[in-house]
Amino acid sequence: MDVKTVCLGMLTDGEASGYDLKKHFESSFGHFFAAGYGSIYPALASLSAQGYVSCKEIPQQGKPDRKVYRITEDGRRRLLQELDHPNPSHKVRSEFLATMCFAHLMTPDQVQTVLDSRISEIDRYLTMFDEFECTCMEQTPNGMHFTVGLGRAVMSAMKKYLEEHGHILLENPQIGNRPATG
Amino acid sequence: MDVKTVCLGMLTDGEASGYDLKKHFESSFGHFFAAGYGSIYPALASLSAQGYVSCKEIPQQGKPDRKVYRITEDGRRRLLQELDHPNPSHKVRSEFLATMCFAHLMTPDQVQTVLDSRISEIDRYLTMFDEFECTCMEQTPNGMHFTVGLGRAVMSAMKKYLEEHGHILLENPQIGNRPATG
DNA sequence: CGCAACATGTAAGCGGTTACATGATTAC
DNA sequence: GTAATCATGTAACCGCTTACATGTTGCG
Repeated sequence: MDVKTVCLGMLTDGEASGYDLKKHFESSFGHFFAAGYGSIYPALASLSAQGYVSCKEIPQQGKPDRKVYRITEDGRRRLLQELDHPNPSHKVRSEFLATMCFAHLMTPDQVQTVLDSRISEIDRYLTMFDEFECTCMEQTPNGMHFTVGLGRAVMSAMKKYLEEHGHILLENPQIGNRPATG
Repeated sequence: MDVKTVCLGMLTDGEASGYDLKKHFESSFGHFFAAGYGSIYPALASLSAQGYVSCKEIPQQGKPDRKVYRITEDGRRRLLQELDHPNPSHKVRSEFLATMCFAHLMTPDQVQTVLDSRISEIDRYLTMFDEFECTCMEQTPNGMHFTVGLGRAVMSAMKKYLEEHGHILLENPQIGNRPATG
């Protein structure tokens, strides 16, 4: 599943422009599927060329024409096919954790800074999740509540772990800045 | 931070071959930083060309020469530089969650299958974490215990959430296979 | 006066994945 | 017999990121 498929899925909720979808990617999808304009616009162009979405151009003053996309019946069928995989992946790529593996080569200050900045990012996400639950509509699909809830559960667990166990990274003497002796 | 840097970091624990590092990537690093031979071997070649690691070739019968890499003082300095970033990223890319966002377009059977397979993958990781704590040595850096512990905390929270809230994805009637009516 | 929001796109580049290529040994 | 383990590598490909390009409206 790629950005194209996710765009197609988002369009089952109603028509939208690339700009609209980007906001969606930032808010509700941000914690598990990032995408920038550089992927979204080409994705929509490709979906359109394949007949999975139709496009309505709305003229505007001073801005480029707003292009509003709507999913077609073909697109709906295609999406259903894409959703029919029993083992969808869930991948993490964490420079943060990779860095923490080598905490014993860093100064306590460096480690503490990294830990603190991770916790603030988690807090930003947690705030976003609360805002989502406040502003979302009654017809918001269960799946969205589910993914936001899961995001909250996972982020809270991570924050708790960082607060309770972060200190083990600061306990032992650092060896990184001393010449090798063995 | 890329595969090259992580390889460099792994080599601070002692010399190793590309094949050895791959096993490391699969076990302790598997849950947050995946890498295959196609990234590891070119990474080691590049590190070697830049003088960050030295290489000792050990002849073998029937197999290619075993190439054992050791980090140099230059490499150690380089690693320390790479570790000196205050905001290392932590990115998730989840086809699983993307799929669950559209659970209302799928049949309950499809959703249940996806949920079950995710839980078994979590169980595989949890088993791996237990094995790590059993087999690891006394001199294993704190950072490794920390990342495995965090992995366990996060995976457990995810599993619990899936078990307690998965049902909300099965509650409402599916609409995906009916023609659009609005 | 400057910044954020609105609005769409292109193109180069990079890093990682996947498939291919080779082949002995050992355990089931 | 056949699968797994040991052992290294190349090359094509793919998709995403980043930087670039353009321009108005409205708010503080």
